[in-house]
Amino acid sequence: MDLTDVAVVRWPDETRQLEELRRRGVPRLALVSPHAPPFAPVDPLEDWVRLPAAPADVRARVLTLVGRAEQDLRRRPELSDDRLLRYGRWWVALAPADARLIAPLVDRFGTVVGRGELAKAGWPDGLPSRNSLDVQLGRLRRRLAGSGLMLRTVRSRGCVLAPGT
Amino acid sequence: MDLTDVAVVRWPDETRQLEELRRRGVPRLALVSPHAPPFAPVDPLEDWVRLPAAPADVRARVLTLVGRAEQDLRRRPELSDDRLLRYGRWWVALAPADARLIAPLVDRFGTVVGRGELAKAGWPDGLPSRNSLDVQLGRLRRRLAGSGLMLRTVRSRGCVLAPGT
DNA sequence: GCACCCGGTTCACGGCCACGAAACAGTAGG
DNA sequence: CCTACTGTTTCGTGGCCGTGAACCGGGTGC
Repeated sequence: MDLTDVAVVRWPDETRQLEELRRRGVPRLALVSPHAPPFAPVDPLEDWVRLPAAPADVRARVLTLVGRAEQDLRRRPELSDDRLLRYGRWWVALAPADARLIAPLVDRFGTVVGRGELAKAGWPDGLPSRNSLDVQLGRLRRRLAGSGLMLRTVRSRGCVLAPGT
Repeated sequence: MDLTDVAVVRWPDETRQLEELRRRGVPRLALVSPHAPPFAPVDPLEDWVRLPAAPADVRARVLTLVGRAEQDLRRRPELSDDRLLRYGRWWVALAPADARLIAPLVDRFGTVVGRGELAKAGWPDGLPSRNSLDVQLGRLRRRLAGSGLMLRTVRSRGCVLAPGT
């Protein structure tokens, strides 16, 4: 699926689906029933249109959302030397180990970074224990929860930091 | 004029006014003529609605824009000479020590300020006691409760003043 | 089919230390 | 005199991070 797809839901009929989409950060357009109360978007990746609506108008709103979503996708995380990791308007303060570990992942955002390199970045003098890298990666993953960033592993290859939930 | 006003223009009739508003960064809603082609907003502070539209719908879109504009307004806090700290609509009068302490944090809003620098700002002649800085930071934190500002610590680095609850 | 291992994930524990909260006291200003 | 401000101490807590162990799914060899 294209990452810049926009979901279209009827409202208030499909409120459940809408909430799921919000949770996942998918751009979404609500088609609001003729007699329903006005809609209240929760973020700029959400829009609405009152039915009945011309197909061209719906299309225009979808395109607007696609544009915003693509701008969002072009975003890259940034790690400052005082250990602040920013991504869009989201940010965290990282622990020293997490900061060292994530540096190469931010550096090569969206591409795979090998475990060897990660180990080297996190512990220049060698790993203190067999699985300390994995444990630390798990902790880092938890830190990124809700950021719009995802740290996924590519089995026997390494890890990749990418947009996603 | 209220800083959070939203301009409403007819489109395409009032294209000139619209461009002026864009230039000035004023949040704006376009009322699009029944037979005009769909509108294409240039930024999230711009929205449109097809005429004829229910007043409630227009109102809802204006409110959405007001909300976004207010979020924008809270771009950064300001500290005046008379020790008034403002952030959006919210404000407090700070004690002298709090004002000295927060000055560098306001100055470098959203970035980390080291403990050394904070100490220097609050007590130019040196810290009176080991953890007076921590205590004063705690007091400052309490003062910021409910402001929409958050004073967070970056362990072993310093503090950062940022939006958030 | 089965046992086994490999790569990875998760949990819980413990020591260390930076930081945070509360409480109290002295002081200055109205 | 009362109140807000600020210095000082003490104690608690929570973040950080190494460590061991259980767990799990997917291969691989037998």
